[in-house]
Amino acid sequence: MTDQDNNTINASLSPLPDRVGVDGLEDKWRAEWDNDGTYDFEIPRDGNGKPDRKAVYSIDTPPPTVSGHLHVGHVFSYTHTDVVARYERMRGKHVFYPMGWDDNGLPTERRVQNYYGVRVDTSLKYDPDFKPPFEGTQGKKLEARDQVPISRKNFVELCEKLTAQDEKQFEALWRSLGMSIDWRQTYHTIGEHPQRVAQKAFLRNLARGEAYQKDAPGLWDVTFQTAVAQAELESREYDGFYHRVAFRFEDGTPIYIETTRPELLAACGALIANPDDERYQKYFGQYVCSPLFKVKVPILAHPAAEMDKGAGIAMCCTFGDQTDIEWWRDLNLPTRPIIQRNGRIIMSVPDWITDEGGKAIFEETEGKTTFTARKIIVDHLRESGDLDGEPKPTKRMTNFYEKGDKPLEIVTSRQWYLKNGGTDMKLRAELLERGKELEFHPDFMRVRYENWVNGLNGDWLISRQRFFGVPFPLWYPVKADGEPDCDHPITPSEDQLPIDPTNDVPAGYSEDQRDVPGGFTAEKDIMDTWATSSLTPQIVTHWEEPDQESKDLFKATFPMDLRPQGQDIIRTWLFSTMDRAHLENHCLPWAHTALSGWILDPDHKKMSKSKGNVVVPKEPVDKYGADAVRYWAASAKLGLDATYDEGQMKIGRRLAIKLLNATKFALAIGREDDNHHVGSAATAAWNPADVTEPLDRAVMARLASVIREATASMDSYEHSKALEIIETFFWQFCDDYIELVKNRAYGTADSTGKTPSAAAVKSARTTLGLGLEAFARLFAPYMPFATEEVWHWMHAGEGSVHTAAWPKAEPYEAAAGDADPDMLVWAGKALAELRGLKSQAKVSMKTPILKATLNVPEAGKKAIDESLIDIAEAGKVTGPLTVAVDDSADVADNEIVVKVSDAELGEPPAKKPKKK
RNA sequence: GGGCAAUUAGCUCAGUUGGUUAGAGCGCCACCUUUACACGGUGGAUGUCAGGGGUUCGAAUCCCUUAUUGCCCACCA
Repeated sequence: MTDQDNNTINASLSPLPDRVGVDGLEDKWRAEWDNDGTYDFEIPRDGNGKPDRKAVYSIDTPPPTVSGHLHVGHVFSYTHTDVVARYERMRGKHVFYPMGWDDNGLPTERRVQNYYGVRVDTSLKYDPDFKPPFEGTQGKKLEARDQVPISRKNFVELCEKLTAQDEKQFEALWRSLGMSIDWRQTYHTIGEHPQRVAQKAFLRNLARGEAYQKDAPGLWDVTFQTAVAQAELESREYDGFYHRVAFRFEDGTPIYIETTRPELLAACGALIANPDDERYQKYFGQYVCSPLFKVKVPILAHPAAEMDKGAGIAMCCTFGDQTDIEWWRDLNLPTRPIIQRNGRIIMSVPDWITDEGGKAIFEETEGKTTFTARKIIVDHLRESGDLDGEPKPTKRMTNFYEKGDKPLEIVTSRQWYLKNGGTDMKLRAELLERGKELEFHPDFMRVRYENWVNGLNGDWLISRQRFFGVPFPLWYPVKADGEPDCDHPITPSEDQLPIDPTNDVPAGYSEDQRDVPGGFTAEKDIMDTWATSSLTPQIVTHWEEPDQESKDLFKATFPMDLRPQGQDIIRTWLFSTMDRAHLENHCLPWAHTALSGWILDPDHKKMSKSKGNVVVPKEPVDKYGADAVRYWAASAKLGLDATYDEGQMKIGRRLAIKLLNATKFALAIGREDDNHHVGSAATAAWNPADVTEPLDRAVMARLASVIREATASMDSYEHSKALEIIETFFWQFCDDYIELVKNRAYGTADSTGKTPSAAAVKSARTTLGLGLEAFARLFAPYMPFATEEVWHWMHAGEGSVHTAAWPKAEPYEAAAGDADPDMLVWAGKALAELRGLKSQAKVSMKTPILKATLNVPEAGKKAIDESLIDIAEAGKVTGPLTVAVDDSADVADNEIVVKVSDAELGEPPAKKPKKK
């Protein structure tokens, strides 16, 4: 293994190919890495054999939704993470970089249902011999009622079977991109271990009073028939109509309200106006009758009523919106629900409607959707004369479940909640404090976290009335009257986890006591998927697993170093993970979070499946190579959106090819000298002490400063900046330095017949070798394949560049001594001037220059003088090349300018006949 | 309505704590087969730094303001 601290770099050279290329490198090196376990994580131990946390860099990788679709957005953000992982590994860290698959939740549930024609029925027991009715989507889609009901455990088994195929696709992509993941460390969010962690953490929350049940109105999706959490809401524009409807005093005097939901008229409990509203002050405390149903309701005052909205007086129903809940609670209004959990009107006339006509109208709406009921009610209102004018169209923002397509209703139900600072202000303050401790990259993303925490209006609703997911590990005693005793849940012991209460039996009970008075009944709800995902740090680090290896792993990796993730899930994944770690571990789950931007298509539209503008990642990888695609991704800053740009990939591809060619050149020169031709193994020693020529020492000085700057950028998670710094110098190294020293490195006589000294030759070759060796390391996090290829040309049999050390500036600095780092720039400028002469004369670069004078400001005199022989050789100057100080005042002091004068071009060389 | 970003060459983007003539690559134009590279090389042209105002000796950079784009949050009578 190369030791960077020992100044001399010893290289074991291997045969060079005649022609180099980037195609095929991916397969070659991926196979090597797999064989060698290059990215395998081992727990580092200190002198006493204890896990050494400081020697580890641990990453809480986002588990992609496996039933989702691959697109270049995945490539983008995962590349950012991989660059960090590779950098930290080269810095000597043991990088813990596991991979997870998210197969918990609705997308997978639906996919499994359709693929196998099954659905979960929690009343069924596990059948170990179950075979699904069919496999694959070629069969026609079964209606929900035709799907075969199976137990939850059977469903989870099918899910794991199906998602295994999806995972292969993802894994193949990650591998083709060179992700340095330890593939031995993988998890499924629905797998046994994550279930155990989710249930254990919940039981701890329950024991500490952080998890609690509440029977209360809450947002409800009628399609999926489940409660949903604040974090899963999405505001969408929704078409509606304002209906101006008359309530009437006993004498028939109308008072008009405006509503977009006339179908809730029967659920009205009061009319509400603002206490300061002079129009309505005189009516407060009086009663009016609702139209059609003739229900007597009071007119009340509440500050939440807004004077300039609608008519300024609102109909309060059970429940139209969140404000209705507030009024209902504050004013102690009657509870008059008329909407069922499936979104349809209840099936019998409620007892608060006593008017015969009203009963008849209500019966017409029974079992109808809100949409149909609205039409019926509006028709009746029009008929009765209680509708003033025609409904006026309006657009409004309405809350939807992010995966649903019908507006949410408000339904009263018993649900489980987890404290998240939505009700407990002390906890909120603590979580805000955690947000300040966490390092956000980029930093401005922190405000999104703060906005979210400050805007919470309730605790986290974690129960879902679905069937597929991690079950709550709870049962309830069944009382003598057959009702469950929800206030006294029965819990399993931690060593029994994971359990499925619909399949397992609590201690002290037997299966025949299930669902009978005096027995027990299972909690049938499942946990929100985020209740599991919020524990990914605890899952991957084997929190509270009993075996010693797991205990050591936890000590070595938790709290973690990095959470990479999308900016869109700050409110869900990032926040909930912080909440869980704060409650359970009393710390941040990780020290840093890196937020990637979106991928925009070339028209600057966000790429998304629904827009149909998604690029499948395989195409660019096949076309330009993995290093090139990674180059594109890595050149974007964290947190900023990036445009999908194949042009950028072409540049990346060119860069990789350039690295191969330049390295081949540097290695080939030395070898010819030592009679080591292609095909033979050789060694070389690049000793910085051999760098003696001023120009070469200047290159060492530049290299040292590039390493310093790149390292500083990497340490502050600015990988794109580091790349730019490295890349800029690399091109300067190739275009100017290599051209300048080519002849000297060959050791051939110059145009005057003088042969460079052995020391000068050695200096050039050593500089080329040291430079390209350093570039291989510096580019390794970005272009793992091309760098690995060149690395093995110079370090055959010495392991991977990816486990080699990230370069340090000191050895190069020592080689540079007091060299002027700008000398390369001065010499490069001079060379460019000479080349410019030929370019303008439209002659070949081989054309000799018979004589020329270089005019430079005083500041550049020394630099040009000291590199004059190299400049003359590179410019093919065969006659006198003189240097003159140009003190004309039109050049700024700090500007590097070289002008050529008195130049005379020779005859261009005869064109060689084209070789076949 | 509150907030966060972005706006620099035809395109994609850099541009540190304000500093004198604003950069790179792509593309474009011209030229060159040169023993690492034609998957190449050399040279060249290209800007009202979104608009307006201010601070300053000096502003792409700081302040105010307007506009456009994207996103987050709030908004359901």
